Amino acid sequence: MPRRSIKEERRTQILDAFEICVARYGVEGATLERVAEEAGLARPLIRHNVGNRDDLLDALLERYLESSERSMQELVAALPQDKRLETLIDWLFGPAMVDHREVLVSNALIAAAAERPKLARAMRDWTRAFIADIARVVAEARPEAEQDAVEAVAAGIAAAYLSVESMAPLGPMTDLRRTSKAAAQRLAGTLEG
Amino acid sequence: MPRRSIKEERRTQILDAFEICVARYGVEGATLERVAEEAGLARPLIRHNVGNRDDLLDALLERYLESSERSMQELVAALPQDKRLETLIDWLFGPAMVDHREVLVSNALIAAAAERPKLARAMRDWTRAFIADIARVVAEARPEAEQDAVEAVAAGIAAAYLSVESMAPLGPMTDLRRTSKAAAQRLAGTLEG
DNA sequence: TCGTTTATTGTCTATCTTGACAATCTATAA
DNA sequence: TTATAGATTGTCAAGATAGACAATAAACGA
Repeated sequence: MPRRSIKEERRTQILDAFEICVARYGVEGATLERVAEEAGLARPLIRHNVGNRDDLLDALLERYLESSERSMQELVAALPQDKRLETLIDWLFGPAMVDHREVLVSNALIAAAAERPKLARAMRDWTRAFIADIARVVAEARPEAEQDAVEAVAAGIAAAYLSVESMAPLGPMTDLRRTSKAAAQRLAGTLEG
Repeated sequence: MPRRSIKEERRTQILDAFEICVARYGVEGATLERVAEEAGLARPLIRHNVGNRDDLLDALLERYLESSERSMQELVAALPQDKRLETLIDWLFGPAMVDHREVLVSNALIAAAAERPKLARAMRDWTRAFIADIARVVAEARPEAEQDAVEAVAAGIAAAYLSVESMAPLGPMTDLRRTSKAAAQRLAGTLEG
């Protein structure tokens, strides 16, 4: 008898819009009004399908953690057989690394974590996992390298990538992208021989 | 006849509070109410001494640009005669690098720059100036190094520093601080010989 | 067709935020 | 002392925001 539910579609539609707003305005600036407009839905539908503000943030966090882990795994899985580390750097600092939203979202979440212990824990884990993923590629590419060296190089590459992506609101900055990529390549080079 | 003006003191007091709120809540989350409470002043005094929201942001930006340029110059000026680059890295990644507020403010300003062209220009310049300051120290320490190499190393060190400081809301993260410092040292090492 | 379940819309209230202005208080110099 | 410029406080209106709920519309199965 019931009408078929489209709650799941609506939910992802709303979370997409919320994610865009968080990336653009920050967690505090992502008002329900803006989210509703971005989603092309009436505001009460947000409440109906997801819940209140806290529910939105919880849902976004959960979805973001899963999706960014998945996309990183896919990225690593798509790496070729040889020159894996070099290719990873090429991809990370490529001109069209996704649409820049991913890192903007993580930045907004990190910034908002100051007053939200749960968020802080989650983003701490997220950061460590991201670096660890890079470290794995580095370790495979340079099997003889020491553990500490691998970790330092991975952290450096991750920092360069995150830093460049954080600047997206400032516009292209292709020079910074180029020099940051060069820095990553230099770091990788320190593990050779 | 007039009563002596304390507008300047009040102004810095208010901008201090605004800066703290921007670091903690982001530009959108730094409401006048929070600023007033943080400053320990009545809200109308903000208007009386600085102006409306936009005036606040303009004033903060101007002050921030000047003060961060000055503090960077002082940092460089305070470097010892030898081991300048190594010391700079020690200081940048030291445990108590100021109070973490500086980079949080710049992050908030960068995030808010998406919809404010003037802000975007200013923060683009700020970023380039920061890297250039580091590049100068690097170039002095490694006079034989190529320009491109110097720029890459400087960008890498800057990225590592900014990245670590951005994580301040997540708590200490001393491991990340250590590995990031090691990455910076590695990068510096690529210019030797 | 009809009833049930869900989607969608409309509306209301409480609170927050901002901007603005009037009124009062206070220090300082004439 | 007194006039004056400025500091401080109080208050209000307009708009934005969030939360909640009732009412309506639409789909689906019996």
